[in-house]
Amino acid sequence: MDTRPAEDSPARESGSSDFIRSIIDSDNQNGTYQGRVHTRFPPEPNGYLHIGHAKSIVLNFGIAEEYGGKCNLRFDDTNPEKEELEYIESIQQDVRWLGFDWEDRLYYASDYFEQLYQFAERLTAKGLAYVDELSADQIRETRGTPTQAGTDSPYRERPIAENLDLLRRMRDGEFADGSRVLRARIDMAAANINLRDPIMYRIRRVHHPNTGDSWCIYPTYDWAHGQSDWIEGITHSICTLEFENHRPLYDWFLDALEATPPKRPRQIEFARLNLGYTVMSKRRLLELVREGRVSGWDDPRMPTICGMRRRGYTPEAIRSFCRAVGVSKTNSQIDLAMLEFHLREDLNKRAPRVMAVLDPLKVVIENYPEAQVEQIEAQNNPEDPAAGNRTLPFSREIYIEREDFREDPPKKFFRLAPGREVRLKHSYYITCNEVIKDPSSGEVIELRCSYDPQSRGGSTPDGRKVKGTLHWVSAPHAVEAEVRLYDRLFSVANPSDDAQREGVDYRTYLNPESLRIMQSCKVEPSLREATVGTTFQFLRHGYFCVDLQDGSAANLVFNRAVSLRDSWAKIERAEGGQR
RNA sequence: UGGGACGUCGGCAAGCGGUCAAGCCACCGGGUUUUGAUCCCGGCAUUCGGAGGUUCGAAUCCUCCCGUCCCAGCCA
Repeated sequence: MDTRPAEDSPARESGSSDFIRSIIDSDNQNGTYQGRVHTRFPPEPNGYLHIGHAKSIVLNFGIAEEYGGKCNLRFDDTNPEKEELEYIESIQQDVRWLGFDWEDRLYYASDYFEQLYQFAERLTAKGLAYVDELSADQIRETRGTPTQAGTDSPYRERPIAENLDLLRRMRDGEFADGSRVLRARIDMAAANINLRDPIMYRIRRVHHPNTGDSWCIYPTYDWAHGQSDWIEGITHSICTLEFENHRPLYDWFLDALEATPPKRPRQIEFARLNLGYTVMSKRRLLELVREGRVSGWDDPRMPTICGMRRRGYTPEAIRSFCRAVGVSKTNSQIDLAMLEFHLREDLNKRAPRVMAVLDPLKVVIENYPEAQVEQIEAQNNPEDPAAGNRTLPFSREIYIEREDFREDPPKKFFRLAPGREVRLKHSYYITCNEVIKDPSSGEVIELRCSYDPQSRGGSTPDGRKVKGTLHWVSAPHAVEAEVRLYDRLFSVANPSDDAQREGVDYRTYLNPESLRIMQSCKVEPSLREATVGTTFQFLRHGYFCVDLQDGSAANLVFNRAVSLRDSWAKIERAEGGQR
């Protein structure tokens, strides 16, 4: 057995530690599970995975990895009314994409229906379960309230033989849906409502994605979950805080079945991940999809794994975010800035740099030869010399970003303005000589500039400094693209809470500016070859991903995953207040 | 008002009776820079929900109080 002190355990070596890993360390020291660590990720296939699930996935698979254990993927498919094949498939795809491997351990709670049923007969035979004929309403009424005890069902004292007979007939389909249930016989006066004779089986003639029509009774979560953990040899059954109240029941079933260590799972609860300016409940996410408030589960504004993937998030960024967030029992809400930080951190070292002008303003370089085109060498990624170089065409007419020019520049603005000189990234210094406006609207439509032929490459022999460096795209070579700029889906941090407090619907807080589409953007020609799903850094803008759905060579579409940090925006905001 | 849990910096989160209360994000400086990006350097809780108490010594132990979350699905 491993007798190394906790400080040497894999968890400690990797620097991460939390109360769950502490429990595992102490179990390992005590030999509770003979050093075994076996976790599971148990999604219900009734929706798509979101960033909250990612936290659980990273936790469960991560712990297994660190301790040299295993982690199963198990679909908690006990309620066929809401579960679908589509979800079973998408969940596997997302877990895999996140970088985790359940190897040959893909399980379904429904794999255990027969065994669960045998267990149920066992409890019934021990007088620990009974068949109740009260209606759903009657059961609710007799359950009592948090402050007052429930009352026993008139069927509670039925003889064991009769219960067994009735249970078998329930399984055989002799009774109508909802007419009977199997209940654990615990204590109708328990302070913990979950212990007031909880339901183990209900009759539902519903087609199950996995077991088809072979069952008409289905186990409830409480009855199925712990026993499934036990069957799989799970050691640490990690779930979220709302199941804390269920732990006594989880343990009660295991006790009733006489499960003992080293094969007896232990439930541990942690706080689920909450993010601001979005919703995370499957019900609400489903609503947004069904009502067309978003384009689908993979809309880049959604907190779903597939949405984030389409937006340009990487598995690495999501994983490091989940690790950075930590694990505790404190209900908390993580700052979106934290998520964005981890994406930028990852993409900064990997995304090729490229020039894209989102809101083009034409610049004519008057002293540049009419028909000349130069091929300029440009580094693909200053953070990664191995990324190599590419060439960019430069010509007399180029586009620059409209916001990089100000006719009347504010303080601290060091981009282009009349009479000012700036550097064009990788190429020449240009000076603005003339501003051409639309005579009717007064809008600036073109800039006439001159360049310094000595400044090729971005510096001059006289060593003079220019304060601004702009990105640009050669006009005749530019490729047109559509760029989608995303903002938070909701305009308030806690849409659901606010809605409840204000007595309105959470959809009221949907952010009308969560998607801004920029048409006719001008991007450098190398992007013509961009493949779907690739993420680039648009210099001075942010990270953009070629859209999975709508992008094609003929119709380039980019999604903004996240912007670059923008200290000029901060300065401008601060200065603006004083002007 | 029953039961279960949680309250440490703007947001997370270490800390488990003993010099100074980790770290990350955010924020605020300053430096480098052909991205106002990146990178680097520095700042950022005399105080741990509050009040008492135990102790030579408490965020850590005890008592009371306050606040927040979860539970009355034949959902998970």
